[in-house]
Amino acid sequence: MAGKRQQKGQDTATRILDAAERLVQVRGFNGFSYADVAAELEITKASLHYHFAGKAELGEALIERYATRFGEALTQIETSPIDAAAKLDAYAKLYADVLRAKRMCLCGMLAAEYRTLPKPMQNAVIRFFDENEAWLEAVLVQGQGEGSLAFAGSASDAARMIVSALEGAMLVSRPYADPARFQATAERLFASLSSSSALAPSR
Amino acid sequence: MAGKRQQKGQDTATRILDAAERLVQVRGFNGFSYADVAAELEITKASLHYHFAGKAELGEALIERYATRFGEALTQIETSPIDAAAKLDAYAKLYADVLRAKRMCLCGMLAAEYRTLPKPMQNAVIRFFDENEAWLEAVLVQGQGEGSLAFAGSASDAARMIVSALEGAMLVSRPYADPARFQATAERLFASLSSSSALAPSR
DNA sequence: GTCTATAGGCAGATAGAC
DNA sequence: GTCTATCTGCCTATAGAC
Repeated sequence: MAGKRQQKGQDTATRILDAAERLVQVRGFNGFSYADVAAELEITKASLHYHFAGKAELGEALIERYATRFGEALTQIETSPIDAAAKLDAYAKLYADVLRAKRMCLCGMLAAEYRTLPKPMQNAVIRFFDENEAWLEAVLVQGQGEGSLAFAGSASDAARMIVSALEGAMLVSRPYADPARFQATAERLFASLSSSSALAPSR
Repeated sequence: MAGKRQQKGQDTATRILDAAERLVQVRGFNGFSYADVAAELEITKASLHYHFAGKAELGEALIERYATRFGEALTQIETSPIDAAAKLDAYAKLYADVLRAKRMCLCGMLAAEYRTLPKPMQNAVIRFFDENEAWLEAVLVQGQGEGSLAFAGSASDAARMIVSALEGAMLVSRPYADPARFQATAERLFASLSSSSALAPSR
């Protein structure tokens, strides 16, 4: 499957994934068709079936790649020589970047359509959120230890709160096509977790 | 259209709206069809077109009714003899009730599918969020005045944060089919706004 | 108001040539 | 790997009888 480089520097399978990913993030899994992807790549629908047996298999591959990339970004943040509060900021920036491309988080979109998805896709969506929460929990524990973060309750609950709030901020901000809307919510969220917020109410 | 009461105590248009509303909240606007509604009501697809010209018109009617009902619930809360903090709890309970029925907020679902919706539906979704935020802003201002709530920044920003966090908590909780997940997030959210949480600092 | 019948199009998918 | 051709089924929607 990974032969010589092509004109656009990507093999067909990758180009399919790129187009389908964008379509799902903008229109949803039930809002796009093989015909949409085929038109964008200027190949036929039949060719798509050579690379991905069906829409369900394409969907699985989409989540898997998305989760892998996201996980790599998290590892990069995790190994950076910055404090936990800065890591949270970097985490929020991952979301902001998606929103700036006028897209919804892939798995946030699929969470909305969850009940219409094939089982393997459902399981993959759950895994994505579990991994995010586990990573955040570790960062929160680190921040509590080093004193850069302060929060009540369990780190696990706080991690879930962060994922929920950021996914929700993306969801609601998108109709307004206003990235600043997301930004304001993210900053307010982290301000309530920053240890410095326990000193002064302003920022 | 509003003739005598029928066996189930509702006219056909209402029964259509009820079935379609549930379908959209569970499967999304692009995840259901006239055939689904017709099957549930045991009438034909053609009959649906007598009551609602097309899917777009049905969708508009769905949001309008949903927003009206939600607005009435907000008015009820607003006129209750309780403090602002309690009003926020009552507001969160509206969301929790939807989630307990294994549904997503209608407009939260439509926000995900926003880019695939006809213009009139898009405008109606925006109006729903605007009305929610305006109501919340008033409650927050009241709470700040009476001392039951404390928060940094503008009441408007805080209101947006609340809507985002609750919508996101619904979105992420639904795949886990775990209402407690939503509850924990809502409680943590309001804890950060309660004046009692301002132990030492904050104004 | 509800029905039967049907139009016209698009969905996901497959067979087989090249 | 990509194509043409085709299948089957579902989609929204309409015409017209009752």
